[in-house]
Amino acid sequence: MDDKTHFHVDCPSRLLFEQIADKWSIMILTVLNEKPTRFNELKRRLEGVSQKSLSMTLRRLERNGLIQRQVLQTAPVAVEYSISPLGLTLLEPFGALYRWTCENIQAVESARESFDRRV
Amino acid sequence: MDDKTHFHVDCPSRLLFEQIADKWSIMILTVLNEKPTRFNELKRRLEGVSQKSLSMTLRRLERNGLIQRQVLQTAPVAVEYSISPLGLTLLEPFGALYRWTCENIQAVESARESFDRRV
DNA sequence: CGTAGTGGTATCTTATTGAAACTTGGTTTA
DNA sequence: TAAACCAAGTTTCAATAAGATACCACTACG
Repeated sequence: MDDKTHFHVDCPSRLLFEQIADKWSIMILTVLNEKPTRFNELKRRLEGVSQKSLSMTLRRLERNGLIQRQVLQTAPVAVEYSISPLGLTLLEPFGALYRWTCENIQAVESARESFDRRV
Repeated sequence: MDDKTHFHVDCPSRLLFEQIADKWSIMILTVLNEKPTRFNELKRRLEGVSQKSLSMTLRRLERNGLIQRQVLQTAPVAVEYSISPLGLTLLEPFGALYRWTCENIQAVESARESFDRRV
């Protein structure tokens, strides 16, 4: 019997990782933070993303209010995605995590090598 | 032709989300930050985790140098997991992300409701 | 007319996740 | 002394997600 931290199934961290913090989201938000960007330019900027993954991630980001989707009535039709005010606030914690990775990638990799040597 | 941010396949964010930032990791590190904890207590503290997921996540965290695994020669044998110095440094950016979620979970949910009404 | 670019969707295949059962080895219970 | 039990996992199998590929409708360009 203890009153220690207990992570329930409705814990925010579940929402976080199921809906928000995936690898494409962080990259998309970073690109959109520079300027509003269209579907195919996003695709070119995110090496290795499939159209399906990009399309699904964009829809999820839009649904969660982190980006906005706007159809421009040009010919041919263009679709422009931009970061929302809510999305902007997410960039800071994402940035902290991203910087952690850059700073510690070497430490992680050498830990991994020494683990693999031990096993 | 542009010199804008381009996310390559070996971008740190790939390592980050493939190896480090999953939902179980953040919860495990938070628990281990309180005190070293054994396998089954971890399992009890993380509602809904399967033994396999827990076991695999622990091994990955250990391999990446974020936690330490120690076998205690008691009877019966116990295995104690504890956070490493490197793991400690990760708690700060994880915490920032976690706090963002807590603070903005309402905004995300109402965005989602209004999206679902529109569609 | 053929080709390329726009923003996607549909389909099929391969990983990943998760639930549930099983394992190994010691331990208390009856 | 066997029955049952707990620790810390592993194995197996089914469901889900992710990814590659193909396709669609439309427009512009040469």
